[in-house]
Amino acid sequence: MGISGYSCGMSEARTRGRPRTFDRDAALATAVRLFWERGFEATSVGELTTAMGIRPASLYAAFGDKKALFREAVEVYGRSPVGAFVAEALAEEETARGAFARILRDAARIYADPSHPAGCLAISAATNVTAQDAEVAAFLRDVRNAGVAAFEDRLNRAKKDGELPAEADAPALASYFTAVVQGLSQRARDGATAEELARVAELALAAWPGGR
Amino acid sequence: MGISGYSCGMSEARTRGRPRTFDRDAALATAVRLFWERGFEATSVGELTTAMGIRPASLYAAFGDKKALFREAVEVYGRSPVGAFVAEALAEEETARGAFARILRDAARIYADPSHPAGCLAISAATNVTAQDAEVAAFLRDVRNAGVAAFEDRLNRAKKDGELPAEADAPALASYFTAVVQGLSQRARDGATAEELARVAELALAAWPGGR
DNA sequence: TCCGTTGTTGAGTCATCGCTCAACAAATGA
DNA sequence: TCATTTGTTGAGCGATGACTCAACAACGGA
Repeated sequence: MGISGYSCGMSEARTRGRPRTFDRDAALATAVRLFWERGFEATSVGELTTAMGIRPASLYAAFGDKKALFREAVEVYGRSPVGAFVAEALAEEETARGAFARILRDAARIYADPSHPAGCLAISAATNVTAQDAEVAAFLRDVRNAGVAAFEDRLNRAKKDGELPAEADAPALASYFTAVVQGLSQRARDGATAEELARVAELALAAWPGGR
Repeated sequence: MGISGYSCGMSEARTRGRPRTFDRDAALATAVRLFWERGFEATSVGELTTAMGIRPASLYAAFGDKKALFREAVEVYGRSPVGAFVAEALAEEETARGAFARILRDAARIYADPSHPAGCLAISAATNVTAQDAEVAAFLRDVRNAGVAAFEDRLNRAKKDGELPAEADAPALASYFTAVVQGLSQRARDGATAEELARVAELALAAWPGGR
């Protein structure tokens, strides 16, 4: 897959000049994994180029700079199954309750899946940054807060549909489910198993208006 | 100086040689604030010495190295009201339910208090670190996981006391409340207000066995 | 065939990182 | 008074950070 028409399966405009000697998408996947594991600043360009098997100048020619590469990595992650499960649940589930139940259960399973780094890249990859990378942290913060807004929209729709009572506190519920999802990510990074997180998800669902 | 018996209030053994020209506790408080704000690696020794008003060699003479300073900062933070509220609630509240309700409400209020950095230092100060600082991340991870164990102990006591039914899932509840507290910290760092987090805390309490 | 374009290569830029050292300054004990 | 001890100072160490540049290599178009 690609961002908006890069060298992805469906290729791109014919290029002149020397063709790239490495797979741009594979390199991007490598970047996703490293940023996911260690975070933005703790992953050096040297580690990235070594893992990609290329030289620094090739990375800069292909991606711009480290921040641009990170932004692309976040977008790729967000379109991967692991990064898109929240949006998919919100879009596909008929009821809000079903959507949030699925989100929590998926988060428990996915965040602790040992086949990839624990937790969520968007939650944990830019929490500790220097002043010069504040924009990167702000970028991910905006992504997270957009998630809160999406939760709130879904909850308000549920109120309009009558699924939730009129007195339900949509902003608080949106913030609550966000906090739980972020907490699941942290717990996964701290070593919690999928089984443990699955039980946490069930407990968290008790906050749904009307109870368990 | 000493690692066990700092120059806190109750002073320390009489020193020979030239006396320190700066307040060690005040310097430590500065370190707490900077590490709390930016995290371990994103806070440079240069920033620390500038904020403390001292030269690097003075910092190293007084604290050892950057990691040792961080460990001391974490201990000081943990003894401050802001860092000790969890332990205090567990120790002082008669019922487990009262303890966890107080923990969540305190977390909501304290993590979003604008008079200091948002969230919890132990939760957010060493999430993105390079391989060479892995021990620092492990140190805070152990602190957090010790918190989970403390939660579980309190919940098991509640089961023995009959406050919780025998079939209550203490490990899952401990992990759940940990996740919520960590989520509150993250939400606070992302800009959530104390009012918003207070409503989140009330929602989270609905998971208590027996419901709301 | 030769040109223009693009990518790779290896060396190297400059800034900052954590940290240290020799010289000097200020205290105590003899 | 003077030796000892401890802290401060200013300069600077080696390593690593992100990033760049000139030279070379591989392609398409004319």
